[in-house]
Amino acid sequence: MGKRQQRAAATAEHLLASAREVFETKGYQATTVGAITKHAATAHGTFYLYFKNKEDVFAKVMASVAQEMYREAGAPWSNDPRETLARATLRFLEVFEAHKGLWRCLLEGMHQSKAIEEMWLDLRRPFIDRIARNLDRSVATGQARPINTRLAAHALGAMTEWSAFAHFELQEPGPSEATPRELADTITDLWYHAVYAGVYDAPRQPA
Amino acid sequence: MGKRQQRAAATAEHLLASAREVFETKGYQATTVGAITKHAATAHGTFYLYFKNKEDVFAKVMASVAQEMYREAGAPWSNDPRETLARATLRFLEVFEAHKGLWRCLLEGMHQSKAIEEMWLDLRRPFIDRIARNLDRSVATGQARPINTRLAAHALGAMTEWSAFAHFELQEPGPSEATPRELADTITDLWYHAVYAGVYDAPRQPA
Amino acid sequence: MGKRQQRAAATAEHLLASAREVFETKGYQATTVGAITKHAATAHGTFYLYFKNKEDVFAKVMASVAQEMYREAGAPWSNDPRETLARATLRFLEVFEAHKGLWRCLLEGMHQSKAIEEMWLDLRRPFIDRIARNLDRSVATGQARPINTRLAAHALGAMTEWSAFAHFELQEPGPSEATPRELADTITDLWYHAVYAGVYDAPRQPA
Amino acid sequence: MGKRQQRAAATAEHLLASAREVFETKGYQATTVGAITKHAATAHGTFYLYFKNKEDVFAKVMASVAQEMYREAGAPWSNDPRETLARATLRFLEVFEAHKGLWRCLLEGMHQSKAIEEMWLDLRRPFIDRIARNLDRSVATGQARPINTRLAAHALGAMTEWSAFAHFELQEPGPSEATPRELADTITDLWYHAVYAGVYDAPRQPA
DNA sequence: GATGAATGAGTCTTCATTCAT
DNA sequence: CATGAATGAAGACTCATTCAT
Repeated sequence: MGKRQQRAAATAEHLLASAREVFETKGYQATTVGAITKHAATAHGTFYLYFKNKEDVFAKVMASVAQEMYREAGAPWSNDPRETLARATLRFLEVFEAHKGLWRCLLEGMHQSKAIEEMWLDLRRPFIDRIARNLDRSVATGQARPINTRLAAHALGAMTEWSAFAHFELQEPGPSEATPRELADTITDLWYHAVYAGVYDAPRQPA
Repeated sequence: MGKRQQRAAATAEHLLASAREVFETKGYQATTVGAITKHAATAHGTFYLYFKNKEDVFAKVMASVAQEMYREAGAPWSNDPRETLARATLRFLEVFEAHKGLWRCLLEGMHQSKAIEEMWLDLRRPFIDRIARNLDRSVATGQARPINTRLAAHALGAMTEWSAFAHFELQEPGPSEATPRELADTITDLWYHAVYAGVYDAPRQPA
Repeated sequence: MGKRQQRAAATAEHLLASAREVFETKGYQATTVGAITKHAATAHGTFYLYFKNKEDVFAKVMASVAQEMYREAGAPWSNDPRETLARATLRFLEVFEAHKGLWRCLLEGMHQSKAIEEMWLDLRRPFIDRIARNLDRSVATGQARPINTRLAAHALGAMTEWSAFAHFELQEPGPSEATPRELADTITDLWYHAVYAGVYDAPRQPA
Repeated sequence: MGKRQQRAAATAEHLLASAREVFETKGYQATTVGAITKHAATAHGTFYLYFKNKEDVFAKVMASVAQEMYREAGAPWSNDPRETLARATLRFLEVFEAHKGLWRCLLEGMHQSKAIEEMWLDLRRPFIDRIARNLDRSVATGQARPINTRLAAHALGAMTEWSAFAHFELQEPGPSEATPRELADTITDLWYHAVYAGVYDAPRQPA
């Protein structure tokens, strides 16, 4: 029995991996069930043994990479915000690049299905929430300027996400004009000054 | 003949307007040629007299609203960057909201066709360029911190665009949590401090 | 324009006729849209220009023969019930035989779709109603025994319908054992005596 | 080995019972092998160990309830035809109602497979035959009018069967309009007068 | 110029049946 | 005996595009 189940699990895994590759390559809308099964070299019907339809398999593909994508969302910030920011931003860009095909799929699929939009929002929520939480703490301790942390978290998250997308997927600005490292540095620098600068400078002012 | 050409132009115009409305309502992928001609009350075949296909008509729809969408991109900044920023940001959000259906289409269509992606990049480029130019000036005059203005322009533009999309299309954060005005204020505040704050505070420091 | 519309109408007519033939030959469930278009020598998609799906085309086929099928339902009975009954029954059997393929389809389709069941019930209702009305009159005039005319109409209608089906479709009893004429005579005879006999004999009894 | 065979028989029995329940609930066409095995909680493949296909299992289900369905077919009529008729009709309606799901299946399956049609005809034949036999006897003893007993048996059987179907499955006439009892009474009354009335009254006529 | 009927390729989805374990 | 994964044929429906009128 274990053998059978193992084989089945292998098939499911195989289909999932195939789906992921096809999604990454072709995008959400252009991916067909036929393409997935062809890539997996299984019969068309086998797909429906493990997944309800394209939306379902996509959800499962995403679930399998979700933790990785927003993994950093769990870690708390250290006391040195600049350092923490730099690390988190760079890490986000790295993860984004590693999964850029799926990211694009997510953004594309969002338009095709309310369920995918929901899924994506659920996926990024912890990411935004962490930012908000850390901003709250920074404001509470006087490290950061007093700001609307919830809105700021959304805006700063948007900056990071969309910059990553523009950089890796749209190649904007031109590929020769910036490395991921430079992009991370710029984002970090803007973010840091946007939130901490005014107050951070203040201590240097004599009473 | 002049009459005939006029008639033709009117038909084309009519189809274009219909296409825009359908795109705005249904989104890119869900819009069909049939839906456009039905909305325009013309024959299905007439469409192909004026447009090559859906991609083509979308390009022409976008071209017809392009200047409006990034209209502000031309205006130079005043000497009071905070004030200018506030106005430009709010104006962008207003324009975004006025065209949010087409915006969504653009983001959606971008995934379906390289040509649309290209078109969109061309559309937003002046917008980003203006930011870069103005940052250059601010840095040159010492108003702003010395930064990589090109990258910063991309990042700040990304923040604004994506915040607008999240706010108007994804309703993130929840509708009751922020008005467009508050969002504009937050973006302006972050942007301002990100670029100007560090230097701006400095003069206040005693020697 | 007239030409075009004519052509289109011809196509629709042609598809309808093809559908009817295929339904008659294969039955409801075994009929596919593909079979209909193949029989009509049109493209598969043409079907959907004129019909929503199989259920729809079946409804239209049935509508086109409905009046004929229960046509007699409108005529009132003469004063000689036996004579009228004989004629109406024979006529029903003739019509049934002429459309027996579609009849079978109807009975079959009834199980596949609530809508077809409804359609059929609506189709036969006038037929049953006429029986009930005429029984009412016969009872009122003292020609017929006092009975529950509504229930009797259903039962007598059932006898006629189901006998016809058994005879023409199931070949019960064996084909050599009865002609439609004999069947009609038997039904007429049973019906007549069932309703009229008891009273009809009475007048012959001396006071 | 005996154990093994017992186990096998139990499995077969179990599948048969499941099949019956599923057929009763869903109807013939909508029943799938998958649904049967799922309901029986056996493996999909096990089904094919005991049955060739859906048609086969249905035949076996029907065989297992056949005697019950037309059980009354064996009993001879008493000398009081009215009383016998009333009892037999009511009994038939009761049995019909008790098995109405399978009845509908039978009528539905009849259209899908010649074999089921044949099976059904074989099933009802004794029922019709008994009517014919009893009519023969009634005619021979002078109780009934001289009629074509074979055809009359078919027609009267049809009336009963189809009235039952219309009543229990089609809810015709409306549910509030008749109870099974009333329907039985009407059928009995019509049947009785159809066959016996004319002659039955005669003796009462003075010479 | 305008029409709109006709086309047919492309996908999705279900399910009876097989067969290796 | 029983299992259940795998198969693939079959059918429904959509829609971009063409072309004769």
